[in-house]
Amino acid sequence: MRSDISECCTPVTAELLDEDQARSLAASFAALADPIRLRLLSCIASANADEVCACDLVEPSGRSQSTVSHHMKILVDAGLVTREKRGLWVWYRVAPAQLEALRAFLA
Amino acid sequence: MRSDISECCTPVTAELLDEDQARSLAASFAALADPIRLRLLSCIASANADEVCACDLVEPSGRSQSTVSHHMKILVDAGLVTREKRGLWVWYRVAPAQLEALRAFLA
DNA sequence: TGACTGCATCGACGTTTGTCAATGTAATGA
DNA sequence: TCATTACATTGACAAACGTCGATGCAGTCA
Repeated sequence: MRSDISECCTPVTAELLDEDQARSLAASFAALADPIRLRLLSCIASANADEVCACDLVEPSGRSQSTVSHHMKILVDAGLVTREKRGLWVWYRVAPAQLEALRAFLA
Repeated sequence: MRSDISECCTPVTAELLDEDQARSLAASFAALADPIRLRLLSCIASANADEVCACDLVEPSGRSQSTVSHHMKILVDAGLVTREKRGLWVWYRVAPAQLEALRAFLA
């Protein structure tokens, strides 16, 4: 850190983001840090129904069933998507609250 | 994929995010997927001046100078922050346009 | 010119991530 | 009960990432 303030910058009085908040936000952003997951999310978000069956996510994503399942778990764990099992099938919906929380941070 | 539509879901007519768009967005989100980078960004964003000297980012982040430099490069490369060298010092500012682009995707 | 300073780059390392095939596990229906 | 189906979990592997100390490189000043 500089020793002579007049030569460099005024002191930073800004608060650093709290460490726990930073960890939590970073985890959510990490869930969005993969192209496949973004495509899966956008697919659910823009479906004409407001939910999408897991079986319809595999083929268009171009990944194996186990890989898609893995990515969906990451999205669900991050709170960006909700999961509901009905019979043999699993249905996903976007979770607007968490998306809004991320939007708020970027503002 | 199910064979009997009536038993599962209506066909997904939604568009998948374009592959290049997905890659580009994912790269930006990846820059936000680390707690240290979020704290660095928030420090710059909330400074009372609208720019922050690199020398003032090292100590509060709790990381080595080389690590902070590495993270700042990632933020700059992602277009989230701009870098300006004046004399011996480097000054960073947030780049609102890219933040807004990410907000738009989350809407 | 030469010493010093602020930041970037390099090299090495342990950890995390994305991927798939194979296998496990509920739910269904004959 | 048993076979089948839809999805999750496991195990393995290569690639990417975060970290630091050491070093390089401009810019400053005497």
